[in-house]
Amino acid sequence: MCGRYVATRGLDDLAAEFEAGFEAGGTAGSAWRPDHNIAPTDAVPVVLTRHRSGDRDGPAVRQVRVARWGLVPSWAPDTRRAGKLINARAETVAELPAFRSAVRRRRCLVPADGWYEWAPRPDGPGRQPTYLTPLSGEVLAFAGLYELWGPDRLLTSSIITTAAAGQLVAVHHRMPLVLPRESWAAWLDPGRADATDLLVPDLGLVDRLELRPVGPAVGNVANDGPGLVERVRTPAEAAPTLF
DNA sequence: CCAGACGTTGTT
DNA sequence: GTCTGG
DNA sequence: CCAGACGTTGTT
DNA sequence: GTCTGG
Repeated sequence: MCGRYVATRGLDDLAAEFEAGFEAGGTAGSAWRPDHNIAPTDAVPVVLTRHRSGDRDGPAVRQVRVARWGLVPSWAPDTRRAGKLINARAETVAELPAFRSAVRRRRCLVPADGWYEWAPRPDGPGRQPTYLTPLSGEVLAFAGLYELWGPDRLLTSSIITTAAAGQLVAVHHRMPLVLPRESWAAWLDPGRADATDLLVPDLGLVDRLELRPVGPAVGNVANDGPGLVERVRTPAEAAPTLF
């Protein structure tokens, strides 16, 4: 699944990477810093197609904005449960009340360097924190949804998940849905009401991910920094060979 | 017609 | 917002 | 997702 | 065990 991830590219780099603009300053383009330990309710960069804030009748343009991770439906009475809707299952997203309008009209991309899973250890207790990231170092784009809530138009987002595929089955039975570059434009096209056909995992992309064991520090959301994604030896690797 | 509900995912 | 229940 | 908290009563 | 906070 996807409950913790990494994004270190600056908003300007993301704008270039995704051929988007971004609104420096103001509510839509609030400051954002690289984060090696993004947790639910944190600020996250997203890419969406929308008229610029304050230009409601202007053309829809592709933009990088900073959202809060954890979708708040427009009809929610408050934002207290904001940390709950961090993921939406691809299998049900079109039907569920919390997501169905967003998947029709408010799709976004969620840029990431990679994400974490806590993988079962076949030969030991506990779980192994694992960082998943493209071998190429290319940016990932998770399929996402967004909502605008309340008079201040609070921007919140969610990441779509699907059944784990390929080598990722060893780590977890769910995974974020990573969209290949050729699908970005279609996913962001607000004129397209049904984009569910794009919610198919790209197996080549999945197999070009590195599964890197990392230390336990990532578990605590107070920790951050590049040290979190440094490779460690797993207990199995560190143990003397038995028999 | 109005009132009221409706949040999801993943885990063991 | 949209659907369900009454 | 993980880490860490989670005290009750009576009162306004 | 379950909920909250990050």
